[in-house]
Amino acid sequence: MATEQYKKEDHLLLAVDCIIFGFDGNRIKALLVKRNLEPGLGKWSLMGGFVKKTESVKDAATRVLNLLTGLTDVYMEELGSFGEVNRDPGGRVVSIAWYALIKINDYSEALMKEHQSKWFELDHLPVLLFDHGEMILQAKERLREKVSAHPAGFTLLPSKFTLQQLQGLYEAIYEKKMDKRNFTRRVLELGLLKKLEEKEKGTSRKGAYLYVFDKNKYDKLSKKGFRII
Amino acid sequence: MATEQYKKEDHLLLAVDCIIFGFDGNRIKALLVKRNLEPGLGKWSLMGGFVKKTESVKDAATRVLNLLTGLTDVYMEELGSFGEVNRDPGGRVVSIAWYALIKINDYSEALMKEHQSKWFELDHLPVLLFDHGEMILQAKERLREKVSAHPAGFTLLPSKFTLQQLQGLYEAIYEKKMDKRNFTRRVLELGLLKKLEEKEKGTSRKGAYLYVFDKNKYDKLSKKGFRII
DNA sequence: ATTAATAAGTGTAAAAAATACATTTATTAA
DNA sequence: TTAATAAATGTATTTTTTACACTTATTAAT
Repeated sequence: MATEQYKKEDHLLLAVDCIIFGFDGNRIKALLVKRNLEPGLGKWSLMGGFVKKTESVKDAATRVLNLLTGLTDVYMEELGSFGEVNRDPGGRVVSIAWYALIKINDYSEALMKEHQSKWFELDHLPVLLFDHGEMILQAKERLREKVSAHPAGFTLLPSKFTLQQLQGLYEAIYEKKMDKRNFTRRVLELGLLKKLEEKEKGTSRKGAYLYVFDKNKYDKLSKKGFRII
Repeated sequence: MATEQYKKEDHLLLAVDCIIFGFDGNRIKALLVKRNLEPGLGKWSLMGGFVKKTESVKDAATRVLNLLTGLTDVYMEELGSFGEVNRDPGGRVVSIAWYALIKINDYSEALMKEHQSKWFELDHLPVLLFDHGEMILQAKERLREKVSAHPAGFTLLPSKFTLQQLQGLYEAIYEKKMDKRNFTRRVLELGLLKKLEEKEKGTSRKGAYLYVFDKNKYDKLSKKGFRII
């Protein structure tokens, strides 16, 4: 099947690793699993897997994410390759890291038991397998860049959310407090949100209006580019 | 050598492809070569090669770039992976694309003859091998994002350059005319440039002062981040 | 020596965007 | 009816960005 000239070239293992981010209303968290094979059996690690010959790299990442979370249609982007020769003591494995943004409640307690997985705050990460710590650091940085100009962050929130939840998310990602009036004005002026009649009554007597993200308006806006933060 | 569990996994070919950008004083160009193996023998393509077991992915990209240009210490960054199953009819090859920024005069006529290579303007690209056209498009977009906040673009210019050459570079990357006064003010206010006594006399009787990029000042600035354009 | 030609170099006013900041409002539990 | 609590809202100030045109230095031609 392969061209003659290709046969003499080195073949190696290609893996994907998924940095899965969630938002608990207060902090950004990453979902980690206890590794179930050697080397590094039992260590906390990112969810990963090998790319098969019959699937694209993206499909492999999607498959690995689905295997852990059961989720499909998840926001996911490539972070980049990690290709040091000795990064994996088990063999020559190049890994392509992907980051995914999921709604934290979509990942149930049951799944956490089943996979020996756990959400960790980004500044309380355990010792991690191989170069997975570096992957998470880079993904965190990439997430910041991403949400500054793209509405990716919305996928970390429930589909209906209050303005204060949205602000809380940006504050968590940028690790700094923002001014409520300025934030509200800016985000509403973008015209990406649709205000609902409905109110969220969990956190106050008055209740805060719920909003949804309006993908239509985003698609129009995104052509000429814009800045969220 | 490899762990037992890894052995049953699919092994595949991993390649690197280099998008090499240059600036001729007027337009951004990409350096392409005539492919010297099947499949696609004789087609215009990016310079590429397979990642060996004994080298990191980054080292492979560096090696491939050096093989074509003879250059070392070149500004190079990973663009991302291209991993569709059938992207290369010769076999299952995942490619990691890198973009490099070089001074166009560092690449001699002699090398162009030797490698059957040629500089192409980005809007006059020939038909390209596999997904290399898409790689170049993505790299062009990435270059824009990059130079808006990082001084990477300077590596496309000679080490001494005039303000109008620098402006010309940004105009080429963004494909739009900019105001000379505003551009000059902004770029000088950043404090990244050192003005020399020397003048460039090629393009005017008066002559334009030459500047050099001051890496020291950049390193200080880069911690808190800044915006060039 | 004077003039003509050419690109280099420079400043200011207006508009837009970002920031700093505090009070009123709606609701419910006591 | 009152107290408590978070939600909602506007304005003045500062900073940044944009728009815009004339003077200067130099040399080649006369």
